[in-house]
Amino acid sequence: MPRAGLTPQTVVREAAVLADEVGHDRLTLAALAARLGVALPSLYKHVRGVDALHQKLAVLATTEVATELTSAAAGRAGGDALRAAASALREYARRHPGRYPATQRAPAPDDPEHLAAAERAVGAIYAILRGYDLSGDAAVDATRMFRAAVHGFITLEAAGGFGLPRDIDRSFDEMVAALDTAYRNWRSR
Amino acid sequence: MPRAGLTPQTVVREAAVLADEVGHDRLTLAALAARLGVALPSLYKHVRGVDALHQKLAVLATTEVATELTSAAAGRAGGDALRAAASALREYARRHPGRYPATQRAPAPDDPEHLAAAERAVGAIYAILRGYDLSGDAAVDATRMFRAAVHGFITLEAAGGFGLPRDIDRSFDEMVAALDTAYRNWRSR
DNA sequence: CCATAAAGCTAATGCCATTAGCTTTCGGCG
DNA sequence: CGCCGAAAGCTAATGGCATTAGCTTTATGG
Repeated sequence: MPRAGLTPQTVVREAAVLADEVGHDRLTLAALAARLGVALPSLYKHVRGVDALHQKLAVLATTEVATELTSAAAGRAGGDALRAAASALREYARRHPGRYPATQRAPAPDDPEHLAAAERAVGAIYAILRGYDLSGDAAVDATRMFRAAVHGFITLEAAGGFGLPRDIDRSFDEMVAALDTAYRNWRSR
Repeated sequence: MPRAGLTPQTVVREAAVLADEVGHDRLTLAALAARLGVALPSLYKHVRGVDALHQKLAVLATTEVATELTSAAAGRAGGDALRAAASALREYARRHPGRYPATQRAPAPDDPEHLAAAERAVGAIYAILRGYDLSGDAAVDATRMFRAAVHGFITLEAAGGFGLPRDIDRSFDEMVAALDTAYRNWRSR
């Protein structure tokens, strides 16, 4: 019988695909093993367990998000950059409904790769806000607001939390426009 | 042997207490049965299963949140009401870390109690925004933004997603102030 | 008092995660 | 060319949780 030829890399990548298909909470070692054509315990040769798998998925997703944000912001500034970054994040979440929630997991303090990815993602937003002349504590606060608003919107949308018939895309655009307004008036308040 | 004297009510209430203690995702029929001094399958006399338990918990939590929001807004208007509602929500989440996530679950279309509670909660926010002269689509969009921002902030905070040393309470206050700014300038944009 | 509905129990099944220990493949080195 | 060791993969066993079936017992109302 030939070997499956797995590596930690391929396992996590397939886990990401699976998570997108069945949902983040239904990502299970059993399902992953079945999809890889391997017995469940074999996965332990590549991953420490289900929690470690989720952790690795978090690193993967956070890295991807950081890249999306960075390239959305590239060559843009101010409101343009803000809109591009917000849309990039929401589209990533729509395209990868299983990966996106993994992004919420806080990096372990001893995982340099995860820490670096998270910092890249936050840094991309932070950089955009410097275009509004925000820095220091104000930039930190504004970054947190951006993350909260966009992440909250994505989460509520995914959970089906918006009941009314009003178009959700429009609401998102309005929210981002309101963020722009808030950032432009941040100091004078 | 005397009977435990459970009812669906007491079971859900104890589930809420347990969820707050051990976390929403660790709310388990096994743990709940142990805490109630009853064998696990006995719970099925009061609840259809673990999913139904989570659903009932969602109704309970949503009802509580609606009450908190309503009484926070009572007797206040404009920025005062906004700040009070935002704080009430965050404090509820801090006080009830296991119940709060249950609040995210979308009501089943055939559960009038859940639907009513969700509508009460959203209605309280909607009412506050009428104080900013927002109505119609604008009020819907502004309500969604409020929910997204506050919910996102709560979620990120609970997940330990804010790494930097900057004081989180301050960031929250700034965010709510920025929302106030955005709402006051909503039309002129 | 006693009959019955409901409360609670034990037993059994199935799924998932984890650990232990065995077998087999593959790549490098004599 | 063959062998040998590390790593890949397997089976078996254990334990936790959810669920269903079917039994026993407690209240309670007639």
